[in-house]
Amino acid sequence: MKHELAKTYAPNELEDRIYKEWCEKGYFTPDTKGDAPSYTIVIPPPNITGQLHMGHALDNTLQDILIRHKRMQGYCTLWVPGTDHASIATEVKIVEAMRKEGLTKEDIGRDAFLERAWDWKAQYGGRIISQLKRLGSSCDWSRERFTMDEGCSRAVKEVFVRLYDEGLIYRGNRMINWCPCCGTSISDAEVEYEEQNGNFWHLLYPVKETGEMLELATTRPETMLGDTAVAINADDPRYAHLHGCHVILPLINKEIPIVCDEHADMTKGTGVVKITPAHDPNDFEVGQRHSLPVVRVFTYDGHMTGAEDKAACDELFASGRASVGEPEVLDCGKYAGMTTKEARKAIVADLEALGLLKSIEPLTHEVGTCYRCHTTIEPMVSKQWFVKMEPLAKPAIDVVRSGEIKFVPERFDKNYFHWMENIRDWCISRQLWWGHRIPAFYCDDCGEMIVTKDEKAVCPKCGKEMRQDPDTLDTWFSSALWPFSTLGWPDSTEDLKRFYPTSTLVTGYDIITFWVSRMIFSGMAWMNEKPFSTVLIHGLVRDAQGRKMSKSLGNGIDPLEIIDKYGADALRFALATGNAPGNDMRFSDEKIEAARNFTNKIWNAARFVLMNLDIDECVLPAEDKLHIEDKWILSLYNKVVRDVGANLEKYEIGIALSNLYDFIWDIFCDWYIELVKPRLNNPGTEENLTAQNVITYVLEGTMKLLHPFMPFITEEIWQKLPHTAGAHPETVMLSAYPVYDESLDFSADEIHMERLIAAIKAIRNRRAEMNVPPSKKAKLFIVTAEKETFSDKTAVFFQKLASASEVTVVDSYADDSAVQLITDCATLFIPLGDLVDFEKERARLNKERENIEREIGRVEGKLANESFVAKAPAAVVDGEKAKLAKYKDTLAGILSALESLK
RNA sequence: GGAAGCUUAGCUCAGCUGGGAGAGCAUCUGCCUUACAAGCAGAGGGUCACAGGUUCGAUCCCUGUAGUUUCCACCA
Repeated sequence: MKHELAKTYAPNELEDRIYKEWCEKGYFTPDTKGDAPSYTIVIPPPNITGQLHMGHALDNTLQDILIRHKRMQGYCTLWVPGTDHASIATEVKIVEAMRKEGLTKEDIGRDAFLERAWDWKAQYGGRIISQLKRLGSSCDWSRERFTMDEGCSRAVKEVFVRLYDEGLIYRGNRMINWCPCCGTSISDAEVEYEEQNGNFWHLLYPVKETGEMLELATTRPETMLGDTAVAINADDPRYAHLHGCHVILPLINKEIPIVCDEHADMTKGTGVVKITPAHDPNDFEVGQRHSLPVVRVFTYDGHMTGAEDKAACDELFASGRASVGEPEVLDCGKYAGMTTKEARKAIVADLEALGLLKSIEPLTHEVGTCYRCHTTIEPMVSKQWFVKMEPLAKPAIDVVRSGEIKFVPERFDKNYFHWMENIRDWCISRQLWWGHRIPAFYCDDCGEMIVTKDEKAVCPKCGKEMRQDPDTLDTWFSSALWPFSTLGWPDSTEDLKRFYPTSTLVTGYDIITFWVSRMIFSGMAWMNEKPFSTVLIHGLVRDAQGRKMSKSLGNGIDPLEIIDKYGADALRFALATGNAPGNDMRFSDEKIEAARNFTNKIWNAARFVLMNLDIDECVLPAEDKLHIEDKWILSLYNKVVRDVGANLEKYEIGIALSNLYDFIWDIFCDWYIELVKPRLNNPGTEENLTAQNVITYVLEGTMKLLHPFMPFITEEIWQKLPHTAGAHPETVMLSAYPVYDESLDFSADEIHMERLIAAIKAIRNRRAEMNVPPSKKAKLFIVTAEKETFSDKTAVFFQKLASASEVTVVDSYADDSAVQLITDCATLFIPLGDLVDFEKERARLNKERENIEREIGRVEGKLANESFVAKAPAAVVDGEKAKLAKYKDTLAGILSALESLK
């Protein structure tokens, strides 16, 4: 049966049709009945607010390649999809949308806000999922999860309660990063440092006891009202006389102590540091060491505190409900209500007026900003929930150190170790509404607190209904549980038993600390087992100029537009090829066009093959029926099978794909198809049947090999091809991935074919140099010892591919007017009559002689080097010897050609 | 301040455990050869950043230097 395909590849309708069929047939859902080993990937859940960008496209292309490969290898393969509630990102968006309606969170209240959030999720949560489908992702959609669905929420509560019971979660007043814009605390990992221009303000604080002026520098003069000490180094001789003295804090004339602390570095500035425990992480620690009061001067929305704030604080202390470390609040008087920026200006001006501003020194420094909104972070002492990290970090370090979990490429483990080994406690509470609410309850009567998985709680002491903590958990708290919460934990489900630990995690290096490390310690803590074996790290997709794609730059390329225009396979190819694991890549029009051209090339190769087929089933002919070009292509195909497989095992996806690209384009299309055209154009013969079977065998196998990378086009072509005799599945997706087959190793025959190709290339090359048009055919005489290679059977190759009119193998040839070509194992004579310029011909041959003599000299020199012969591996020495013999042969040919031109 | 990556053709990048460097695009030449002009056939183009070292032999391993990118870090 003959098939007709369209002349150019049109991916759009084809992709939708095929994807739909895959879904309907349930191919993405693993068959858990058998006892095949499992291979599992959990998707890095995209944010529900998100739209597919190139980073997702790359990440999911890689995952799909791995999962499809393993599925074809017969593994019980599961790719778990899902989305992340992304608490802060989503909440910010909803608040923004509400602002357009003139509403605030407080206006509508928590319940109404959450309703809106769920509506938002319903409206947009599916968007990114459908976009992932366009890419061809073979996720098991029947197992799709959401970080805030019932199961994941149960897992979160379970972990929180267990951690609390084990004393690994605590609540306390500690220094946290506060984003005044988002109105919430954020973790250390969520702070991004940006270089900013600022100043050192050199201030003078008068010493009470001596009346001298103590000079100190600060980058944040607005915090000075919250100073509760000044620190000097105990060993600093300049200030030895000030031990035990005090300074008078200017502007508010408050007496504060001079303390000795290691934090004061004698080598820096004047060696004097002002201490503001409420608003600086270092100062907080100094304050702890010296039991200094903690005085807060900023409100949580970025203003200076005033009388009301102080009153509220005083009331709290009076009630006896203040917790350990609760900061005091200062009434900043004339500065109260100013923004911190305004206060800085006012305070500096006032100090200057008092003569207490010694100088201003410009400097650039790294300022912490919020990773979501890039507002400058305000370090604040605040009462938050924390996870004690040290006990959790240890097993997580060990499991990577021992090699049980491997990073690919390996170098990223340094990143991981550095972070894990210097880890600090994790602030997990967020002053947000969209997220997992902290399962802690407080009794407003007696101050009792309990932590429970229950929805409601009654005070165990006084029986009153308790109030749940209003805060929610860091988004990453639930993401950390993703590898097992998605499989049903805390229940002991079949999925959990079958698919945990998962196999490979694929993600970008930008997310190792946020997510990968937290999944690892969570897995170790709750499953007593690593969450995955391998972490495949990829880089960022940048624009053509190498810039990060970003909304503000407007340089993002929409993967969906690319799919519309070029097809998903082309996009996948462009993303997966030509880059090594962990490296950033640039995305450009040229790249996607090259990818599109490749899809078209495949399409047309298949079109050509199908046009020439009348077999219904493919049976590989016996060896004695195979022609030299058949053995050659089968042997090279077999090598590609081996190489692609090996590279996939090593996660060298780019190399595996380029193996396939080279084979398909340069070997299969440019040579094999051309070589078998004569046989395919001669139907009804045995050699035609052989050619049909071989070309089908190779193309079918190649489509299987390529399927994980380019699933749509390979499925379409594979469906239309005759298949190998015997039972075969209804989709290439479930066909067996080709494996190396020793019976297809025709290495010896390969060499002969290579010689023919070399001869054809030599002729083309010469003709092109001489500007002989392909339409002008010429006779070809071949002198060779390889009579079997250069035979009647292969003469047709020279006619078709080297513009030969007739081909004659002769023992010797003498014609002064012929062009002579010396190739491996043969000398070719082409009588081109007047077209030959003998002067040029001599010059060319002389140049060739020089080249070959230089090569001979080099190899001879090498072989004359005793230490080379003695120390180099025998194979290398033999190789050089063989080269030398071949060169000498060629040189002899050139010399005799020159002789005949005289 | 610490760490890591990168530096290879005009551009973007590959190059597996050391044995005379490859691709795509671009450039030049010739072809509508009945699968493909999104194509075919040819050509040009590289002191593999620089300097040392190890080795019979280095783009590859080691050290240093320069440029560049990124991550991490409490610099008042």
